[in-house]
Formats: sequence, structure tokens, C-alpha cells
Amino acid sequence: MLKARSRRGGGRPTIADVARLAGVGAITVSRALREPGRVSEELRRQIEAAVEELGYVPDPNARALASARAEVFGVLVPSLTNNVFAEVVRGIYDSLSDGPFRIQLGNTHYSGLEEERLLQLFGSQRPAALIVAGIDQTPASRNLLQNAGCPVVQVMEIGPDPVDMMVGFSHLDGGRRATEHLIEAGYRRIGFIGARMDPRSQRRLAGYRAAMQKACLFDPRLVTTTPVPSSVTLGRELFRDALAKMPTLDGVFCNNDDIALGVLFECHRASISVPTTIGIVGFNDLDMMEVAFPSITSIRTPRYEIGRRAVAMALAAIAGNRPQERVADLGFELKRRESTAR
Amino acid sequence: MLKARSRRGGGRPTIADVARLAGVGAITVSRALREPGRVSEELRRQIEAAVEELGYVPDPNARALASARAEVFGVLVPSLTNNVFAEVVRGIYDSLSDGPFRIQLGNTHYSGLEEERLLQLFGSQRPAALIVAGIDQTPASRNLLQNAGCPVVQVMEIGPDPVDMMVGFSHLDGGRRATEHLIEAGYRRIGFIGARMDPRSQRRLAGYRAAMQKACLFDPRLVTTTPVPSSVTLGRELFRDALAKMPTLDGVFCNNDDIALGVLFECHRASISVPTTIGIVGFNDLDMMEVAFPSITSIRTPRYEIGRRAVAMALAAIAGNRPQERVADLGFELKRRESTAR
DNA sequence: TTGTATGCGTTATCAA
DNA sequence: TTGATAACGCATACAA
Repeated sequence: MLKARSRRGGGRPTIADVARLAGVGAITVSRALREPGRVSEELRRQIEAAVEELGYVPDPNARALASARAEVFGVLVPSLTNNVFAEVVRGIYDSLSDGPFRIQLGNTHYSGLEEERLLQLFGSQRPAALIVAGIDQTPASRNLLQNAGCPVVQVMEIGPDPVDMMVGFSHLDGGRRATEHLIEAGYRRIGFIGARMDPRSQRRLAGYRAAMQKACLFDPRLVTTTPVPSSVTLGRELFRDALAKMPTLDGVFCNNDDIALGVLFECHRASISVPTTIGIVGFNDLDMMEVAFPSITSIRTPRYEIGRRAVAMALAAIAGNRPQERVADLGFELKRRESTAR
Repeated sequence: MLKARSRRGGGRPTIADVARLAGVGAITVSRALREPGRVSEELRRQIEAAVEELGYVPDPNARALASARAEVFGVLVPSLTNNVFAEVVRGIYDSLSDGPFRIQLGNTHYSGLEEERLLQLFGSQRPAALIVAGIDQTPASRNLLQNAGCPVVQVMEIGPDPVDMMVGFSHLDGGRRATEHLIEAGYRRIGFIGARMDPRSQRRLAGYRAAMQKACLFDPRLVTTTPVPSSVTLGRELFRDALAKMPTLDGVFCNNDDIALGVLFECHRASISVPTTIGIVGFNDLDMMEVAFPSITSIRTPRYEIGRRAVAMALAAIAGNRPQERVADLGFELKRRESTAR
């Protein structure tokens, strides 16, 4: 039997083939690829030539097995189609595309149990880092994260008790700010309209409530929510419900921009003038908010930047220097537009 | 030195630990996990108990190394945030969440070169299947796909020459159908407005052109395009340009729904009545098209279903029975709405 | 700076 | 149906 031709492998060149061609030991090839600085100029060139000639590509599985560490970032988000998380994920991808790390993306469907399952699954790969959305993990999930043996970044929100690191902003403050803006603009019967009502939406609602109570304007009948997934269609329907319940409504703070857009369209359809009769504020500030007619006031959230920052923090931790501040508050910005310019 | 406690591993239980506890050989454990039918009832129960007790989870890296096959679906899309591809990806995830397969997602940023790079990278993992968006791969990419040694599904479009399998619909027919609808509705000076202009948009444009020429209505000045990424904002701007170039415009077929929405908002802003003065048709039929005021006619495309079908075809191929029809045309549907109801 | 021996956790091969 | 043995391709530990 020849040793050169393995019988199980697909015949792709291995590190041994490269070593033979370059006339060096296999480990030197390995080093030349991972820490070029530790291999002499001359050998490095020979090795690079051999790699080129053979078209050698390292096998990530063998690498992971031997080093007990996969070059993988595990990323868990509640939704793949929600633009908010898509932007976070895009930021993560853009930050990682240069390096050696792959990304393992998981969709939790807003389910804590599913998150647990995926965490279990991802953990079996010994990932280099874990990025998870939100701060409301189940105790079991928290436990899995703590014992993952790698940097962990919770994203989108901030809170007092990070598993390891956090990047995000305060949804409570965001909700409060949006509501205060409506109050300052002169609106009084301000409703809250929210769909899905995940933990972040709950906190925006809490912010709304705080602002309204402070101004002595709160009335539970002003709040219209549903656990149903958010959509523009739903925004329209919820607004109708809210109006039926409370015909004197003169403003709405929406859970997110989809809902806000649905409200705007319904106003058009019902000939309700915006911002005169009704003021509208959205959340997230999607591209279309600025273009809508009238343009819609919204809270701009740094989704893409959160993704980038999460990777930067994880990378720093991997390199051995965890950031001093374990919680990064990236804030938000109120974008005042026509929909509240009464 | 004890053999039971490996010194490099993180101390997680291995298949050998399970085997020892169950009093069987390691390979029997392996079989019990993968092909339970080939292990006797009794041993299987013992093994299951041992797995449970130890909390054993197979190491996917070791598995991939030993079997020369990773349980991974490689998925390449041009964008993570474009709702169209997000839906395809969601379909893929939903179809794969039950089984043993992980997903390796790559973002090509609409770049053929980036696609090549990622294909090279993904290939090194010996994936179980590859799903790629579009049918315009570079020769190098096609080559990589052909030699990947696994099922390949090209999605979103259909064409005459699949690398292996295809699921999608004809964008040319879609563009033609949209344009014909405008013509049938009585519009004559019908513009085409398109951003990004990737291959699929190009074919929609070709469909537009075919329909216009057939009706003797084509005029190159009716076409307004840009390679800039699509957005609602851009839709508004392009519509302004189109109108400046061709003030007698009475209809527009938009590249996609974002553009269409931008056009609609600009019509509101400029007090151009829709559908009386201008008819609008979008493409993809996002949720909001139906809710918009006026609601917007669009071509409904089966994105989610494409993702599901692609996985189904790949799974069938893996199981040894490639579908008879290698090209699956899932079609599209014209949704007539107020924006063209003149 | 470079190489040798060995182990990583699993599955394929082949024999029992 | 079950098991012993030998890969799989690479990196760690240690020696030179």
C-alpha cells in the first residue's frame, strides 16, 4: 500500500502532500499557514509554492478536531427575515469575512426552548465565540453560555447582568424617548401599538408607560398589543382596533416601523390627516421612514453597528484582551419627521 | 496515564466513554446513533441509557473527518438583508431544522468573485449539498460546483443548463407579464425603473422590453436604471429622474417593491394620482404592497417555497433518488391591485 | 527554527 | 449483529 494515496479521502491534497513537495515536515506547513512569522522566509516561500501548485486547502474539520477549537462563530437570532436582525447579521458577516472564521447561524423563532436546543447543538462544535440576541435567556441557556468556554456576546439590548459581554441599547429608554417626543409635540391621547411583543417590545412598552404616567396621560385602554408576528398588514388592523376602542386617539407610538407604516396607510385610506389629527412614531428607522409621505418619525437603532461591535469585542476577547467595559451602550437617535410635526 | 481521561479534550464524554459504560464496542455506539435498525434492541437500550447518563453529544468535526462528509448545507446568497433572499434562507432553515444538517450561509454581495471565494471555502468542508442563488456563475464557480461531489441546487431562477438541479421561475416572463398587464390596463408610456440591476433584474427588463416592443410602445428613454443598491429612497429618486426625462410617463414597472413604494410615495408628495395619472407595478409582492394606499399591483414570487423545494430536492438527491425533472419552475402570480385599476 | 511522535473523536473496513 | 484495527487530516507537546 502506498502511504501517499489515502484510500478513504477523496484524493484531495493533504498537508502531508504539501510537506513532501516542499521538502519539509508537515508541522512546518501547518505553522507556515497559521503563524507565518515563525517560519523562515525560505521555507515559507517553498511551502507557499507547494500549496499553490497542489491547490491545497486546509480541512477545517481536521483542524477543529486536532485543536479542539472550531474557527466558528455561533450566532443566534430570533428571526432571519426581520430586517432588524438581518442587519445585525450582516454586520457580523461583514466583520468576519476577512478572517478565518466561519459563521454558524441559528434561527430561534423567538423561542427560548429552540434557543436552548441550538445552543446545545452549537456548543458541540466548540465555537470560537457565541453571539446571541437578547438578554432574556432561560436559566438553562445561560448555563450553556457560561460553560461554552468561549467569549459570549449578547446583542441588541443592554442590561445589568451580562453572561460575558453585551452590545446594544436600552429599549426602555427608546420607548420613553419616543413617547416624550409625542407629548412634547402636543399630542395627549397617545396610543401604543405593538405586535409580536417579544422582550424588547415589552420594554419599549414599559418606556411608553413610564413617560405617559409621568405626564399623567396613561390610560390602559390606549395600549393595543398582540403576540402575532409583526407586519404592515397587522399595523393597519391594530390601528383600526385602537381607534375603535379609543376614538379620541391623537397619536401612536408603534412597536416598530412596519406597524407604523400600516398605521400611515390606514390614515390615508380613512382620510385621517397626519400629523394634524394623528401623530405617528415608529421604531428602528428603516430606510422607508424618511421617504414615506408624510415622512415618519422614528427611533434610529444601530443594528449594523451592533453586529460589527459584537464581533470586535469577541475577537478582542479571543486575542486575550477582553474590553474593560463589558457592556457597550450604542444608544439610539430620535429622528423627527413630518409625522409628528404638528 | 489513564486512557479514559483524554488530556487534550475538554473532558466532554466521547463515544468511547459511552461504549465503556454500555459495555459495548465504540463502533456499536456509532451505529446505534446513526442506524438504530442495525443494532439489537437490547444493546440499543443500554446505549441510549449511557448516552443519556453521560450527556453525550457527538462531535460533528470528528464525524466529518472520519466520514469525509460534513452534515452541512452550504448556502450562497447575494444579500442577507434583501427580504427576497431572507425568505429563501428562511425556507431552507425551516426545512432543515429537524434533521442533522447544519447550514453554512455565505453572503456574496452580488459579486461573482466573492462567490468563487466562498465556494472554494465551502468546498473544503465537503458539504452534503450546495444551494446557490442565480444561474450566472462564473466558469470557475461552475467548475467548483460541478466538482463539489454533492448535490447542487441553483435557486431563484430557471434556465436551460443546470449544474445539477434548479428551482425558481422565469424573471423574463415575470417582467413581461407585469408589462403586459399595464398595457392591457390602458397605459401606454410605460417606464421601467430598476436599481441594482443584477442578472435577474436584467431579465425582468428584457421581459419588459419584449412586451413593449410587441405592442410597438418601446422607447429607450422609458428605461431608467442604476447599478446602485435598491431602496425605497432610490425608487423615489429614480422616478423623479424618469419623469424629468419623460414627462408624459403614465405607468411604471418597477424592478422590485422597494422601488415601487418609493414611486408611490413620490406620487403622493407630488400630488400625482395613482392609478389615474400613473400606474404602478412592483415585483415580489412584499406584505406591504397589499396594505399600501393605493394598494400596489405586483408579481408574487414564491421565495419561501423555493427554499423549501431546494432542500427537498437536495435531500432526495442525497438519499439517492434525484428528481426526474432537474428544473422546477415554481412560477409567479400577478396580483392586480388598485395601483393599476384605471 | 524545525521535526517526531502522538492524540483528537469518529467512522470505514474487514473479520468474527 | 458485533468488534478490533486502522485511517481521517491536522495540531499539540516535546525534543533537537
